[in-house]
Amino acid sequence: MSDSKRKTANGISFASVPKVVVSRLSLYLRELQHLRAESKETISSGELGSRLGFTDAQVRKDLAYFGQFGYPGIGYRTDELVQAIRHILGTDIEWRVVIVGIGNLGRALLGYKGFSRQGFEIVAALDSDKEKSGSVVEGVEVQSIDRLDEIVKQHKIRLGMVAVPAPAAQSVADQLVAAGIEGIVNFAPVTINLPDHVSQVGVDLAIELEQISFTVAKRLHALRRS
Amino acid sequence: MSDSKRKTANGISFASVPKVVVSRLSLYLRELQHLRAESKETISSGELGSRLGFTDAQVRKDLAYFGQFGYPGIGYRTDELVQAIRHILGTDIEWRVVIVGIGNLGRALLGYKGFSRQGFEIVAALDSDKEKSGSVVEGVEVQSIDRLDEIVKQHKIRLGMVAVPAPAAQSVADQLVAAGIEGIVNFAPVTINLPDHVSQVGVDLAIELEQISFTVAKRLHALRRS
DNA sequence: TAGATTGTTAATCGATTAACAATC
DNA sequence: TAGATTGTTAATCGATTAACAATC
Repeated sequence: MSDSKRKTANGISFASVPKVVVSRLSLYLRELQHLRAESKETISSGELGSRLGFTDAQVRKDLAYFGQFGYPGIGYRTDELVQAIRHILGTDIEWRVVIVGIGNLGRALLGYKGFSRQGFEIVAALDSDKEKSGSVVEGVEVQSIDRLDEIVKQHKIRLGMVAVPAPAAQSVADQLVAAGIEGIVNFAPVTINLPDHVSQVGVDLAIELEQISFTVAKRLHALRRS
Repeated sequence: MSDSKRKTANGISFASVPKVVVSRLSLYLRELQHLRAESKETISSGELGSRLGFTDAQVRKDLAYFGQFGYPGIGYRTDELVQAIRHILGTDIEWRVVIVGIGNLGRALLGYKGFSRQGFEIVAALDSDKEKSGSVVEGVEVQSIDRLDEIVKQHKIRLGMVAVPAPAAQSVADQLVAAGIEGIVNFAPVTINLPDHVSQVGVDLAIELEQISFTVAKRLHALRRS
């Protein structure tokens, strides 16, 4: 077994992990945190998987991308696996985040408790509307987007969330990139183009509903045919 | 070619379509709607794909699950393809939606303009906190969750969005199912179990940030090694 | 017509599942 | 020890890409 695959906090191999594996990792982490809250000390791949609708083999295979975390005959120690996955996801350190666009959604994001729980701290709230500057939302002062560069540097912010209207999203994203932001979660319902060295995830609320409506409509079609 | 594969508004075959295809369909639709707004009348699979980071073959293959929509030598007529995909996704009809949980996020969802643009109408807003009953948020009256059953039947609501704290999510989901809801978008950071005949999509805002932090952290690790 | 582009088949690539020796 | 469960390999399954005849 190569050293880079040993079970350690460091030395984790990150080579070419499928995106879908990383998204499951987040689900494992969430479930493990619930388990830990219930004082469950160990869990098997089978039990963890079945709670999330995955097979035991899938759980073990996913974790195997990053090392050895389990104990044959026992399973995984909840606490250890939480720490390990947090390290893999990078959330064992604090990430500072800037939000751009303090409308309905931006305000909800500012107030969302789940971020700090996972190691994300929203340290700046920006909007192009200067009327909003100076107001305080959820303990964070809203400032003009003109100060983006300065603020990103001052607070050493690496991540940004974009919650502006679709027509403004690309321009805001460009400004974030220019300021040195390394990853963006885009809530605007439009595709944005970023250089390769900046990661992005898109969240489109209407699309989430569409995925459901497809499945429900499909069921109705099937019924009609039968 | 079988009749069920002919290019028609009806007669679309829905057999065993991968989930990832349906999610790309939503992206195609969104892009096509932008193109239509720019009065672009036709588009090729290559052009549509490259705007979204997909290959031409992928676009054509995805659409081929549902029928023939293009014109050899020409491409796809924007307007026709918008209509076709809306029909496939089921958003050519209006869906009524209930939101449960009128906190920060629930309020933002109530105010989100993108839903009605895609054919979703939020007709009811429920909360367990009776203090909130009677208040009007974004033109919708907040009511007690006790009235869920009655309201779902009265408005013929098929879809629900859950924006309650994690500990309440499963119970709320159960109540939605009991009331006859057929699909749920779950914003609570917890896995909920539903019967097979009810579809669900989970949206966890912290997980979206985790996916970004993984990629950024990975890049940092790689740099350190080189 | 010549050029462009589709729909579809076959080849390739990648992810999931099954199986089992090793281990607690 | 016997039973449980891991990590990992090989087999299977499914999705993406390449290629091209058909068509406008």
